[in-house]
Amino acid sequence: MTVPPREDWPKPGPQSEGGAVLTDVVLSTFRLNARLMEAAQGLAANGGLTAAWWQVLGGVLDEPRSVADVGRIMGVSRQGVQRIADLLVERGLAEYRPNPAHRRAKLLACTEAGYWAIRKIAVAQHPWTSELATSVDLDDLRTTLSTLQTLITKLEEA
Amino acid sequence: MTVPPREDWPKPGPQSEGGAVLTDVVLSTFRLNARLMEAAQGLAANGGLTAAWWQVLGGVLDEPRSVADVGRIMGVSRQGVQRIADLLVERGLAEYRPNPAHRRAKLLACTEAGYWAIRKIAVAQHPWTSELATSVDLDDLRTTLSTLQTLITKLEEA
DNA sequence: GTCATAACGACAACATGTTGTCAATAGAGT
DNA sequence: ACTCTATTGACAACATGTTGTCGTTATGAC
Repeated sequence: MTVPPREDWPKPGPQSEGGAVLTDVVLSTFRLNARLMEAAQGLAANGGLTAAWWQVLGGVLDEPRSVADVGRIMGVSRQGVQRIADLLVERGLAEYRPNPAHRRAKLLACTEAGYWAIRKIAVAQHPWTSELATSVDLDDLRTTLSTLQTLITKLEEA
Repeated sequence: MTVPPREDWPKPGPQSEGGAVLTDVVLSTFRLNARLMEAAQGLAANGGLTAAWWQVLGGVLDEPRSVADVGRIMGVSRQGVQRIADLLVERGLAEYRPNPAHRRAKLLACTEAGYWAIRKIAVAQHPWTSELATSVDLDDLRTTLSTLQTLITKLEEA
């Protein structure tokens, strides 16, 4: 890599005040995401699942879906979902059902054991969430939710 | 796995209002994190880095640090940092320097080529951040930052 | 009905990050 | 000095997720 002398380096433009605060929001989002994933692992363990299994199983709670459908909903590749789905079926937490609309694309459905696991997680998750919520002001939480959603929309519309 | 009949299933307690909003905040955090990581990949590409390389290199911009130190700062395992660090050194973006305080724990330092790459990323990142910030109210952004930081603190103190 | 296109699952290769184990090293207490 | 403990880097195994390629299957245009 060719590196020009330092005096020729391009200087980044000045950061707007909103940009500066947003940068901190971005870093906080990364950090919070990591902590929440840890917590999700712990909660999911209450149902004998991992966070990834919980997420995939959560995608077929309301109705059976093809693996590719779940991937689209979750925003991850269908191959990633496929691996987890196979593991869930292997452990009896989900099952493949024939798809009347597509011979190869079987439908992934939650079994009774799967619903049982999800229920046990919910029993642990609700107190955890409520307790964490006591540390922040409700109106601030609403503002935060709205702001995060605005940012998501802005990033996804591009 | 033994699954009792449905009528015997434990019911999750009622969710507090704050808990309900917080649940949406959590889901939004996951989603925003994914979008931000995508954006980070694009920005890092401006310097010929990946997001992971950018993160590690960013950990030694101010001063050389051991791999284990960088891991602690970033909250990831030192083995993960080690793999990236070796790649950065292999490509000349960083270098290992002898550590006067520890014979085995060499210090990872950013090279001129590394600073050059980081600078090019910053040139692209500032306009990106400022533009994204225009879509949200500045006070709301401050409230969001404060709320996220409160949640992080609460989760980390445990 | 035929055919081109798109969607799907299967498989492989790879990127990223974690945990576990081990030996080398540093530092603190005795 | 000696020893115990914590830290560190190296190595292996594994979990999660991505991309690419291939053959199969639906679907829509003609």
